[in-house]
Amino acid sequence: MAHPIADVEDTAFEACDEGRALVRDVLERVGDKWSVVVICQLADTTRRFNELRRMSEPITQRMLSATLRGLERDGLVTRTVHDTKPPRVDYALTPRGFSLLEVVRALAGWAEANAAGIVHARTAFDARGLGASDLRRGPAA
Amino acid sequence: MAHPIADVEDTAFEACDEGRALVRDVLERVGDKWSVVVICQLADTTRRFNELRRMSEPITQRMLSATLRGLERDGLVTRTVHDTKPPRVDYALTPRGFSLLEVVRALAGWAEANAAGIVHARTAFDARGLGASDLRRGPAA
DNA sequence: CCGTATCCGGAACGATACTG
DNA sequence: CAGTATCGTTCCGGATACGG
Repeated sequence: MAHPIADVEDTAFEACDEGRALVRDVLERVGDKWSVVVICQLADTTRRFNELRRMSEPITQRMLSATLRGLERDGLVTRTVHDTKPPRVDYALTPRGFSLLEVVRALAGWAEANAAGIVHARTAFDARGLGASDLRRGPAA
Repeated sequence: MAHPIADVEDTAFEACDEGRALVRDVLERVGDKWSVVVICQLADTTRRFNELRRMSEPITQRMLSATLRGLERDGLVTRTVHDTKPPRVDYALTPRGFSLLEVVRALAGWAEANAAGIVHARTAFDARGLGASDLRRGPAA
């Protein structure tokens, strides 16, 4: 990760241009349907699989499994298997996971603060005539 | 977690449980492939359509159009049409758009800071035997 | 209890061609 | 220059059934 050449007036933001693929990578993690939910459930304490399953309803087994695996792969959660009578597996956030949680909290905070405004803007925009357009099939409904 | 009712112990984070649909909504905006890119390009100044197109390569016309429309719908960017000889349309961030930019910056900063660690964790995880699993098709390849 | 394998619908995205 | 319409593909995510 080396800077190509000095950027004189980067008052703004270099990460936007520089490691776009990199940032997109993280955004996809955060943008998928369940990662953030699971991370939040692990904010306080370590959890077991079906515990997470119940808390994250209506998540499916498949998606929880896949989500946890993705988080584990990125070093955001740890998976520990206890060899007890009925098998027991604990999931917990790693330090990196916690640091991501902080950022996600900021995002969630922004969402809460701006939810009303966004909803209002949407209804206003939708009310303002737009007959029909196949382009709605762009990003986010 | 023994309390049957009452959310007495919300020491942690209510937004995680409370407005999950709401937060997910914002996350989807942020998580789509181009919204963040476009927002970053508008960080400094107002931009025209093909200007954004070039800066955001390899975005397609269709996706840029759809992305901008989504952002406009949510009140994150404004669209101003100038009735000049060759038509000219300017896009710019709204105050709400700027506030989102701030949060996105934090996220991008986190991405930069943890990129190396994540890549390392991934290769390590992938190296650790996992023969084959269709579950990789979970969130985020 | 803790997962994995298989099937499948629909949404997101890209490529291309056309319009004002 | 600034879009829209149409088509095709890829891939996410839900339902279900099975295995350790």
